[in-house]
Amino acid sequence: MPALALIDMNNFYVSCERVFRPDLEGRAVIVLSNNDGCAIARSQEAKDLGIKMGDPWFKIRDAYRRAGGVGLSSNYALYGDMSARIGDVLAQFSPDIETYSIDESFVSLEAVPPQSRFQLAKDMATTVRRWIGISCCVGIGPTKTLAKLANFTAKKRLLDNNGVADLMDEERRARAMAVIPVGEIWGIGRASATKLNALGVETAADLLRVDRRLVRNVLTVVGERIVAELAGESCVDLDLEPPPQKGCAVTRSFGRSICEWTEMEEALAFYAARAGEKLRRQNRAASVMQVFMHTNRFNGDPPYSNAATARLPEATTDTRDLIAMALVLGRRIWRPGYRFAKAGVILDELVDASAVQRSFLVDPDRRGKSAPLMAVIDDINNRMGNGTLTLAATGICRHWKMQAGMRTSRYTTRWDELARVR
DNA sequence: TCTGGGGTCCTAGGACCC
DNA sequence: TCTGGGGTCCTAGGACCC
Repeated sequence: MPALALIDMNNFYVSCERVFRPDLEGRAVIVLSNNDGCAIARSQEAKDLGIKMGDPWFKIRDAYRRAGGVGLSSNYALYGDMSARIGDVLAQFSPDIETYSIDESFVSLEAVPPQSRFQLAKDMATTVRRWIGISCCVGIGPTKTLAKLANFTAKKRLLDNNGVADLMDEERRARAMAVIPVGEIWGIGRASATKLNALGVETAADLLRVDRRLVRNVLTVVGERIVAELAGESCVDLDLEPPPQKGCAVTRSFGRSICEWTEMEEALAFYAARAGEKLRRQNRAASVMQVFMHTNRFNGDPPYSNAATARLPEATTDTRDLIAMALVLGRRIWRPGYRFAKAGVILDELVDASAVQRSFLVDPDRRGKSAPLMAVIDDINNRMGNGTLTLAATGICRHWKMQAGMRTSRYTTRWDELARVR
């Protein structure tokens, strides 16, 4: 029987911050989304104060601070780098790893003798804790869904475990599933949980007992697959090699609303340029672009929301093409008189950049010069820092940019922001 | 004043074809 | 009196994940 471990960092973003800010240990700490919008990571102390995932910062700020809580802007440079380091540690334990998200990895334990799996999982957790400074939980199960469930079991200490839970054994599995709400199962979100509850299905164990055809009726094949996985039948393979991305988006709320086309133009150009950088990093070219913009949905501003999509003459990675198209599409949906809160550039139908289907409409001479030019720009920005060389269309002042006033230093990726020892 | 961003997958329904 | 059937492709929207 196959065996998988799921390693999941505890309160990952907060834990990253605490590695470099030990003064935050023992205190309520939350990390905020872009623009300091809402809480996206919470320390245990913050959870105990009643802070919920997604709570808007401006609503909780005052009371939270009075209670001694700390709010931090998100520092993705730091979290991304810590995540890569954790990946290096895990790679020492097994070659068969799927990096599932910034703070979670699946590790195949198939080659590990059953009696050694638990100890190996413990060793992984202690090593990550000791070398990186971040604690984590490990769940072991025969399928991905059960490994996730085991991880939940470990996090909530539902069985007699401490940070590691092994659910390979069917009897232990049944005991855990009897107390785990359906909504905690991987792939069962709010909508599905509500439907299941209406059918009297409250726990994972309940779901396992439901007739599969009924599950398929209510939750489509997605639900059917989840039940199979819960029963120990593997339906979701380990992805050792991340599959190439199909789309790529740069979307962002503005630091303050945009009312002028000149500013929207700048923002769209900036987003398109960022999208281009992402594409080139993955050696992909985009065939289709969508641009959208909308007003604030919450504050009573007159609502307007629109999107425009077009196919590029030829799949491209060239920032100039992307900006030009973004502005054409943006112009099409721009309406004066509204206060825009957010916009985005979405690229679709990504293809391998070295195998682009060519078009007669594109000047071959320009095409030949595009890749070297972009490579030079990227290289300069990599060496001298992001934003060293930009296209003028992306703006200079960027008054619309997001707020991140409470961001900690990029300790591990910027020489000028290294931690200081006094 | 202030409510995130970036992905994936699935389905239903319309348009179109023969 | 009588108004087909079966297939594909595309898109928008929903649901979910972290």
